[in-house]
Amino acid sequence: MSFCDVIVPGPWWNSLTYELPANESALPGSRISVPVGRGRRIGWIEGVTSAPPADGKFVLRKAGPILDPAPLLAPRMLSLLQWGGKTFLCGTGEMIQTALPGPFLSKKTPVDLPGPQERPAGGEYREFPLYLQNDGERWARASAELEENTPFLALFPEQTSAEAFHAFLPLSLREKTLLWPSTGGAALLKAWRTARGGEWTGVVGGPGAVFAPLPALSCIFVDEESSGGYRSYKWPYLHSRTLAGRRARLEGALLLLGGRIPSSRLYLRCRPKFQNPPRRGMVKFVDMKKGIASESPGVSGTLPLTAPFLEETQKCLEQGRTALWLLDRKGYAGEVACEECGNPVWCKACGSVMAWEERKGRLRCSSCGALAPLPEVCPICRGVLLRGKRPGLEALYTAARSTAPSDLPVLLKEDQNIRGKKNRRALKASFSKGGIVAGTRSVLSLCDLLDVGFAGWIDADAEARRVAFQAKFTAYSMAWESLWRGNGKEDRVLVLQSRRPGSGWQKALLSGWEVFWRQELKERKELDLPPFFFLLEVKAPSQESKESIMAALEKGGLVPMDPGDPALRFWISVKSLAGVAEMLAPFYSIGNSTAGFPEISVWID
DNA sequence: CCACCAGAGCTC
DNA sequence: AGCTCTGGTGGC
Repeated sequence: MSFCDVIVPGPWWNSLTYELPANESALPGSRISVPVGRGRRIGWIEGVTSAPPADGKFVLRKAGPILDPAPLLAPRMLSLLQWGGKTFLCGTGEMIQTALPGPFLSKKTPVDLPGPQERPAGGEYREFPLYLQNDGERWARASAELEENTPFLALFPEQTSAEAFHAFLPLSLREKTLLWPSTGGAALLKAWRTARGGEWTGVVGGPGAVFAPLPALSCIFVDEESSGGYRSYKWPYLHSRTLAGRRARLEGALLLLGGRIPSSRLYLRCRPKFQNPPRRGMVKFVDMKKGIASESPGVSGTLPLTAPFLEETQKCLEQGRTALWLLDRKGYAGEVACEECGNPVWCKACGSVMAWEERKGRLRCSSCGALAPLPEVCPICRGVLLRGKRPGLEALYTAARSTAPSDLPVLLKEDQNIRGKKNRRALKASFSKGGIVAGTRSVLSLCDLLDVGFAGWIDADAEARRVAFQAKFTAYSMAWESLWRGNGKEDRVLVLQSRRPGSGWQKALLSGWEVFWRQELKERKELDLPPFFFLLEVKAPSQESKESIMAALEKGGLVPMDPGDPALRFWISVKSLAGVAEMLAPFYSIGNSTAGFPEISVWID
């Protein structure tokens, strides 16, 4: 008699063991119908054993039947998902749910795909850093490597960059390369089938394409490797860049890690060297307190637009190029901010900026809706709070309009990207003689489309003000991106307005990211932060659960940090994930379902 | 008298 | 997380 371990998709970590009917020959990666509780579910065979489980705490039931003629999950893909389940502390079941097309999880109809498709792993794992701030140069190098090493997988943090890279490939290669769909549904199903059928030489796509079932891989290219876009924004919190790295190891493939700037982990590991510091005059720091009060009708308060900021904008417009005015909405939409440190008031529940409701005389969180009274003093520095002094993007529009000659366009973009080919073409046409685009960081993607001669950050501190440990890196990499992203002319001027111009992380903009990382890594090492430690953010399902998890971790010798503020959350930094996974495992058994499962976010770098 | 529903309970 | 069983409700 034989038995099989079956992964039943869900938030628990353990697989379930069943007796295998005599007539079924089970292969790992096959879908199988299994009884769970009162009903039946679709499970995935993880392994087959001949010895029954020893402890006998449960009564074995009979599995079957197997749903498809051949396993849907190839062995190396299964190991990737198992590894992901351990690394991101979400379990293999959650990994399967994110990696595979929906219909495979919910529909029992047999999927008729040919048998073992996975070719033997190619060669030996190698990794190669490709850090060039000139996008065109970097892509040319990457595409040459991909052409030599097929089949390949090329990953990008956003779908638009993936599309652009796909279009960038030489025609002969592009025709054999699949652009992985960002949507689910029929498109994904078709992409999945054809990719697994070996119909493509390569796949190009956004973060989700890391799960493209190519039968073998010779090369994986991860562009903008340090981008936060590789991290999923909702549970389970995966990181596609990290998964891609693991996949390259499992496949014995060449791993190309590229971008304008490396992540902390990669910098620590490879110390990549390619970079040219900006030429003199490309970066200018300006004190925003010297801003000209550009009064906007109907808005109280002022926008701090300094003379150098406006002068550089004018120069750029005179050259017939486009100027980007960047500001972090979080620093401006929040209408209560501290005069001394510049911090807006943060929501205690979710960490977003609170907005002032004048008529009700209270604060409301812009993202979760929580209400709070106005604090007497700034909760961060105890300075004087100011109310309603921060005009938003609308005031910026008025200022931009009065700066640009009336025949040039001014565009105010809020968070959404410019989507669709038609819209992009129209935008490109209307900015053919230059103009001003004002908006949040999302407008940086316009560097790929327009000839951007000037990028100005109205409040460069806004990003670095966040409490998150990555705040400085985010601020630095965004400024770095606004300096280099796009046409490759390398003659853009960057102006950073801030309260302490040219200090701290800003200084490293003059020399490059090596200087930034040297300083930043020193600080992170002292604080046991990534990339030296893994930082876990745990969200418990209830107060009781939070207390017992924290107790279990303390018993294991770890020191959870509980800021108390977002009520059910706490943090913990660990040297290894294996140890903490063992301590947490009891909270993730299927029997714990009524208590609920904690959701963990793992910060690797 | 039974269709329809929200809520409880269970999971190798 | 699903899945099914339960028991209350209400329509005719």
